[in-house]
Amino acid sequence: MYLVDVLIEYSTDALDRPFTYYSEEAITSGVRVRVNFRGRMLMGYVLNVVETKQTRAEYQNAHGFMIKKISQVVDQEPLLNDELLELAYKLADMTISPLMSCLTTMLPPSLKPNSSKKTGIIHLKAIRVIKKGEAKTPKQNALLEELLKEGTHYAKDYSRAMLASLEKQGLIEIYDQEVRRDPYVGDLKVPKKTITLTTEQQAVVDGILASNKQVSLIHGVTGSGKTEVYIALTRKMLEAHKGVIMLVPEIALTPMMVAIFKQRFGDQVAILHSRLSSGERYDEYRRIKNHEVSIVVGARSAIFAPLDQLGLIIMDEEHDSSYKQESTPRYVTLTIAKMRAKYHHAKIVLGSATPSVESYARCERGFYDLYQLPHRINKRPLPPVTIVNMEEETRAHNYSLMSRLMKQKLTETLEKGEQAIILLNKRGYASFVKCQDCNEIVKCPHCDVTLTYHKVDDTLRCHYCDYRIPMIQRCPHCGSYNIKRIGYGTESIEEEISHTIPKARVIRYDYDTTHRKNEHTKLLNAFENQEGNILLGTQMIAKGLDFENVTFVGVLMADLTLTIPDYRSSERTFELLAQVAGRSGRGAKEGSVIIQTFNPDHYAITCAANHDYLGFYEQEMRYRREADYPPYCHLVAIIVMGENEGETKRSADDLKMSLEGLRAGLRILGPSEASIYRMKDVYRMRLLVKYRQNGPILHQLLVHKVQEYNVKRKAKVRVVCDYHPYTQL
DNA sequence: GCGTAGACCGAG
DNA sequence: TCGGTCTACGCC
Repeated sequence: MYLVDVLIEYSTDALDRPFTYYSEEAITSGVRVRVNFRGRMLMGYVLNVVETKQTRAEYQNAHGFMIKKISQVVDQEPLLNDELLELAYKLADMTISPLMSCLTTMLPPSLKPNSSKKTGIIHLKAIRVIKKGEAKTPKQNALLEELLKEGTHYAKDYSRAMLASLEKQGLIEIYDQEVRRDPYVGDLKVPKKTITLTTEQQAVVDGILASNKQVSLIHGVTGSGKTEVYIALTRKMLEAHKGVIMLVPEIALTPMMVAIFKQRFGDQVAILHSRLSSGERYDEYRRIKNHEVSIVVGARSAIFAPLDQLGLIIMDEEHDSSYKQESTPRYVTLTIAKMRAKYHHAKIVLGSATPSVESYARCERGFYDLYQLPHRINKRPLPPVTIVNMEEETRAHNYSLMSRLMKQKLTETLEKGEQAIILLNKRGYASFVKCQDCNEIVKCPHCDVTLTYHKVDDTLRCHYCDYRIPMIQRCPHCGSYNIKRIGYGTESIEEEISHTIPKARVIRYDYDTTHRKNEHTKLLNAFENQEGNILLGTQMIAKGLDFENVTFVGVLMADLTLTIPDYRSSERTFELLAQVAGRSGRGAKEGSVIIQTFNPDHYAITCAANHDYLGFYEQEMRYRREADYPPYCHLVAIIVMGENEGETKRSADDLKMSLEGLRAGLRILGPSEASIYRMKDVYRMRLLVKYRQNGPILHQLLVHKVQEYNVKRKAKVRVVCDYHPYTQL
């Protein structure tokens, strides 16, 4: 008989341990199996197999529980090799998250051991009322009435026991509803060019190949030809029969890199990212595993690509926040890259026009090699940037969102038949609805946020739990009809531009207009084909776009990101402005940029306007040192969440006491209410811990606390740890 | 994550 | 006292 340790598909702390099953036949570890777990057929992942001479009865006697038989073996071969399995264990430990969540992140969706469902299709438990009868109790009747309302109702939103009772009475039916994702299509034509590297580029390539440092950072301005350096390095690796992982931030915005690599290396390239259909992704994964390709281009999770002769890992736009996964397991891609590079004796190359201050500081301290590419390939200077102080506009009685200069430049640009990009910096800012009489602002009943108005279907929506109601006509508080929409969205700016500038034909590019299938490619093509002359959008348009005819870029509300209470807000603002400024004048004609702000003297804005990375870096490092933030310390955020407000707060206080009890020289901020204190009816308290040494002691305590709260259920709260947090959640 | 035993609660 | 509802427990 074989004893088989199986990890169950549910990734939760309480089930983050193997359960032992038996099998008469030998089973390879690393394959998926089906097992009976409390009467349910679940998918599991085999962690370990041992042969034993004991009979089943003997084993059960010795251990005091029954063991069940493996019902079915799903795979022929192990899903992960030794390197990656080891990595999964380390990842789970590092991020204090269930091992199953790590396996899930590392594998393509169709191989995920956490889905007993069909591949690639997401299911949600939805509710259908099948009989309009009377339920047994008033509470049930109220629920039934609620369920009869327009729209799809999901089981997760209601009490489990109540639904079960209604189902038993035959009044409702709970079924699996398919949620299908949009497949990604977007073949970009890239001009075929034979490239000879400039001396600058060649020097970078030679330097990296000769160096014995694990990590090299290429600091190159936009248009300095970093991509060609990546390609040259990749070619070198192929010659040495080594594999390459080429990471890009968000694949939706960088199909260019994929296209270029495909064009240069053809069949040698596999692509891994979430917009591929699950079938395509599985095929790509298999091609990598079977050694059919040696290059993998993809987003964050492609760092786990099963190449087993890895020679080089490239992270383009290394400063980008999408390299941090903001769901369990909350990992930092560079950390994983370093682990894999160490195993394979591979090199890591980071590239950015605006490197993160952490990376740049590591270069200064000699931990990483630094290479500079200060010149654009086309020899064009970066476009001149004008800062407009919006306070002066207000003083001059211009209350419009656009300054006089902006309007004038925009008009001129369009007159010349050239195009413009307008960036509305509106992260965390949207239009909401307010009663003019009693000042009531309509809020979500489950979350601590205002509802956002959506013009498309005239609704008010919560961005966190997707609660939605039709747009109100009267104030729910005082009944007044004097309701007003507040705040600028891209829609209202579009209206203003169209009214004031007669030549304007605006293409709006934001979440509302692009989230549908292929919509962004369509809009960008329309802009490329001059069907519009202004591209108006949010952060989405700052990255990667390359239009020859764009000679003017305008930024509205540039300082809005500065007000976000996060130590990285200056860095984010600088990055955004520097990136978007680089969109102007990429073709033959000279470009210009206007940045509108209420903070014309802030260094994030002035440095971006002067294309002065170093100036920014130095000021930012001074601030980081004074305020004691990375790279001068490490951070871990601890979030305590629960439905009971008092208990949540008490648990957070207890946690702080335990941390102080360590006497490990930690600096603890909070607990304070998270920036969205209540979300989906759950309260969230947040602790921020700064530390320099004693990381291991701190980690040990956190592991222990997660065990105590999430597994032993010490209180009705859940604890989540986020090392190197990027968001305030 | 989820099925279930048993505690809890309010109407009769 | 009884059924609906909630909650803690433990799964191999």
